[in-house]
Amino acid sequence: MTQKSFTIGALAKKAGVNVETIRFYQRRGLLVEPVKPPKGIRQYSERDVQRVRFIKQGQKVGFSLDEILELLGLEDGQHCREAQEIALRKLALIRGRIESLRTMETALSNLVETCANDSGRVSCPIIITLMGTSA
Amino acid sequence: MTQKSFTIGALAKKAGVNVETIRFYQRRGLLVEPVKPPKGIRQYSERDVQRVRFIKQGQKVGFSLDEILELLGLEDGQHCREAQEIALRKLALIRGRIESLRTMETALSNLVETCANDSGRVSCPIIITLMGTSA
DNA sequence: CTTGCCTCCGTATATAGGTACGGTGCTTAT
DNA sequence: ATAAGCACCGTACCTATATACGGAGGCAAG
Ligand SMILES: [Zn+2]
Ligand SMILES: [Zn+2]
Ligand SMILES: [Zn+2]
Ligand SMILES: [Zn+2]
Repeated sequence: MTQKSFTIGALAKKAGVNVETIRFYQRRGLLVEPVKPPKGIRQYSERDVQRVRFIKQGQKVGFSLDEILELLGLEDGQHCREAQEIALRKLALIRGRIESLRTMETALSNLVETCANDSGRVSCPIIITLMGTSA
Repeated sequence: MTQKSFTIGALAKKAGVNVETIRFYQRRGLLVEPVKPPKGIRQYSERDVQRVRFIKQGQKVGFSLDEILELLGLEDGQHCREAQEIALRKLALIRGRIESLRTMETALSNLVETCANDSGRVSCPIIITLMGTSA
């Protein structure tokens, strides 16, 4: 088998992250720090590259590092139910965030619209609205 | 005029925030720290309550404290164009966030769906997908 | 007169996800 | 042989928005 091994710098480059990020992931338990041979340098493998990619992929779909840590525990792929649970939990959270952002969007675009339409006013409605005592 | 003045604790209570939050806003320049009379206690007024409410209102529609600081500079309500600019900038940002969350939502719900439908598989597609080298 | 609440002040801690720095020491290229 | 460039290590710093802590001092009620 191609047991290619390389240094932390090469791992970082292959995975497209900063060296410090690798070390940070190790501290967070997302990556295992390879044993350091006496008087030597730690060696990394393609497994590690894959693992970093897993982490980055996970972040892209909205998982936090803690959640990714959970998912990494299911790495053998034999725990469909658990993986699905985590994903569904996250999906709910993301949908919640979208909801709340949409509320903001509506409120804000109403403000902008009022401001734009009411050009005969004395004071800017955006400011006035924010000033309003209605909590 | 009703020049009611009160202490920081009362201000915090009226505005519905923590005392520490008031002090934090002062450090951030969002609230002016009243002059402390020698041997006395700082006094706050309804203006301060209103200002804290302004801040909280602003946060609700998605402004950051820095942006709220900008808006507070327009407090006289005579700078419609500037206020609108800030609001539109923010609106764009919020819409961007919604977009990116929606991308996540799609990706994640595809993962969940694949996982749920493909019940004859050996390994969980969620894990497999995250494992995939496709960055 | 003591207890307890309040202000005031500086500083530390928290989350999330890293990035940066300073110093030591090895290995490789010139 | 020396200098560049990594590896290693611990620690500090960053954004954003607060919250918490510790201690000094004042004022009012019991
Ligand atoms: Zn299982
Ligand atoms: Zn306006
Ligand atoms: Zn103006
Ligand atoms: Zn599955």
